[in-house]
Amino acid sequence: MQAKIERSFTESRRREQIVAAAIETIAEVGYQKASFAKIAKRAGLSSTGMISYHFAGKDDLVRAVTEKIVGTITAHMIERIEAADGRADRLRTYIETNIGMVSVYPAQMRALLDIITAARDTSGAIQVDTQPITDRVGLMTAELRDGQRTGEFGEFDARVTAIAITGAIDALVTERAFNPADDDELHRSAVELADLFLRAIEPRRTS
Amino acid sequence: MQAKIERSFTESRRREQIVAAAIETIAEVGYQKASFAKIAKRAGLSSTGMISYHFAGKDDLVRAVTEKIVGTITAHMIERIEAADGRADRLRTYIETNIGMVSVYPAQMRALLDIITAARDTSGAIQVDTQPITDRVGLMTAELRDGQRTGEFGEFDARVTAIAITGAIDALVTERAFNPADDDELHRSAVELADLFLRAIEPRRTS
Amino acid sequence: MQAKIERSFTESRRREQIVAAAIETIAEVGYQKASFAKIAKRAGLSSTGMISYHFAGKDDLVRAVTEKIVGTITAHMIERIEAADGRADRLRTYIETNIGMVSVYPAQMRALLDIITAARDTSGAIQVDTQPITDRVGLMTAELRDGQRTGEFGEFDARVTAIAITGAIDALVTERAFNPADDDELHRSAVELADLFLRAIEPRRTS
Amino acid sequence: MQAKIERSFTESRRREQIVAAAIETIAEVGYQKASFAKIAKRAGLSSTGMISYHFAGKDDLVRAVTEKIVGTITAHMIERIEAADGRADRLRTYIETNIGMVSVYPAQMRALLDIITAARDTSGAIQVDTQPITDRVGLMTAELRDGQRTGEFGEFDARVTAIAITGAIDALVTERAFNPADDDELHRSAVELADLFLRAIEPRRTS
DNA sequence: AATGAATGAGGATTCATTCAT
DNA sequence: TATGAATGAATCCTCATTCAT
Repeated sequence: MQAKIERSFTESRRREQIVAAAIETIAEVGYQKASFAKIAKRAGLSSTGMISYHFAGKDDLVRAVTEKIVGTITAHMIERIEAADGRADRLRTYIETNIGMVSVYPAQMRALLDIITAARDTSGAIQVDTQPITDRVGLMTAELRDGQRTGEFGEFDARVTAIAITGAIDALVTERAFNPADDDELHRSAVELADLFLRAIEPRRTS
Repeated sequence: MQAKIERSFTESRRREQIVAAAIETIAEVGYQKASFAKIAKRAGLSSTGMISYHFAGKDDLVRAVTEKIVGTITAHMIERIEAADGRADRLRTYIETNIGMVSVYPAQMRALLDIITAARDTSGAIQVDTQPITDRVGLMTAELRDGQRTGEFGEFDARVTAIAITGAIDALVTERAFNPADDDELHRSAVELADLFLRAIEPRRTS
Repeated sequence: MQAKIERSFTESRRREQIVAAAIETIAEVGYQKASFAKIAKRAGLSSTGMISYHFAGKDDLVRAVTEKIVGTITAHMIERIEAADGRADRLRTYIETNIGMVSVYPAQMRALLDIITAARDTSGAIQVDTQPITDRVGLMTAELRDGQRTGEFGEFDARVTAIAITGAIDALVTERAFNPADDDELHRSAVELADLFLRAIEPRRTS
Repeated sequence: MQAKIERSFTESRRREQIVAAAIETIAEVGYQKASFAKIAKRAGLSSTGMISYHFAGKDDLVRAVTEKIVGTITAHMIERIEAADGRADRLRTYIETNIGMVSVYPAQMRALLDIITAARDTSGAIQVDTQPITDRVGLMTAELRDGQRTGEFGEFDARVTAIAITGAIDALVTERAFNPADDDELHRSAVELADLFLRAIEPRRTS
């Protein structure tokens, strides 16, 4: 009985199963080519009708997929970042952890990157709830400004820097997601990237 | 008859016309939605058959489009970069000029960004001749290593840094391509970005 | 247990509830668009399965809907017509009351009109038990002939006239059902229509 | 060559062929059931894609069908009506000719009646360019008022009468379209209907 | 070189119906 | 009785490509 009650509260298993199949499909063939037919086949469904039954449309499915991935990754990242001490360490942890996600959730990261860049609706506008994406830049901008206020960071344009950092992370992740390297090599690159930006934003002594 | 011979050597005017129409169409509606029908209409062609006649397929057309854009932009950038003095100035010029392209060739840049991220072939693999794109990273890596050798740059992982720089440029360009800002504001952002990276890679004094 | 027995004789409450929801749905979105899904939602049912459980199919549901509406309207009309004195008055009452139904039962009338015109079965033949509809013509034909026999009406083709009267009523009702007018205006039109036909069928003096 | 030039001016043969197939299909199975697949099959097309190629959508096709039918019928009716003398005769000719159309163009009439009553777009609004339909009532209203002004007709509500006449015509046509009678019988009914309305609207002598 | 009609596969979506629970 | 998940056919539509002319 509990299972039945739970179904009322949580998403149905089919929904989760479809979302999981969609993630794998997008990771493999890309957003464009991830048709309902392919997703249904991977989910073990006999027809695409079932997907339409559970989701209002492709947009709705992609939204669910994005939420699922962002949720998974965010949860994973937050606890690590919270453990960091000071702005600089927080930023380093953010960069390294974010890049590290490609080791832990390769399919999710590949799918997410594809959705971010490729998923637009009929009007050409980005379709995905860009909240988690744009927020990334917004939150990092705020973070950087905080660091500037406390003197932990130097003088620079916080917004441009935030765009640069997230762009650089994505570029590195994209490269490694499609041309996988071993985890050690990936980690070294992540450390290098964090070093790079920390050097760029550290406070400068005027001689 | 000379005309006929010329056509064997150069691309026909029709091809160029179709490529130009494809660029505009991709810039406007995105790669996904840029169908032969829409491109043909914009090119003033009465049927899509003409496109198939001139190009082996959509992949072939997109390759031609990419080559055209990369060629145009590269030519524009090279002469400016050549004029720069010293590694640091070259890098600054590269960054600022690349970002400036969005002011000079907005449609081309929008189309190129869309193709890079969205264009995959039937198998889901990235379809575009990534040569010009990956080369960008390769060339910049070499450039950075040269600077390290001459002592103009400090110690850092050249490849990771090259990825970071190009990724940051693309992120900034993407943001501005779809949310246009005025040219002055764009230029200020470009200068900030160049400053950021130059600080990050300048030689350090060991105390 | 009595309840159970009663259910065998009368229609179950569920059935009535579904029929009511179907009427409202058809009135609102039309027969074509009135899917089981929409009807179920309006009936507060969680799935369309319930409808299939209670009705043999869509045709069966529509038949029940038609019977319900025709029953409701007929009951309402009969007592008024019975109260009329003489053939002419009966006809006038019939016309005015029938048109007046659109004020009293707007949803039912809209639904009925839609079903009459739009509901065909798989073979394309009109699906609805046309009995109540064709009967309308048949009954009116008989009524007119009676009036001719008694000399209350003149000479005319009773069947053609019956078709004309019912067709005119339906046309007026349709127009007002979809472009609602106030009740007074509707009543004036009904009186005009009755006047029109009574003039047409009154006995003529041969000069 | 002339044929080729003509194709630029006139509608292509395929279009006409598709419209003709659509008319037959609608006449046979009704608007609802007249899917692109059935129309394509009847038109001898191997896929529904060709229909979409020639028409912007189902609405567009139905509009073309309606125009075609209305055009055909109107042309046929106009010359007869123009030949009539006086308002009363014009009205009689209109009624008789309109009903007579069901003998001359049975499929077209059946299709047209079905479209008028059944074809609604997604919002439930009548989809067809109602111009020819509503105009019918409008034009007849004007015609009747003219007759009242000249004294050829008596006192009555012109609009209600126009609705009644068109409604009666449609009812008779519908009945005969789906339950065909021989042409003579149909003609007698048409004459009866005209008689009926002419009696109803003739000028009355106040005693 | 160019046209434009035709193709056929594939796209998402809706629907009535069935069935195990 | 009632649920709700599953089915599979059918809907319109878009697309790249082909082919005769």
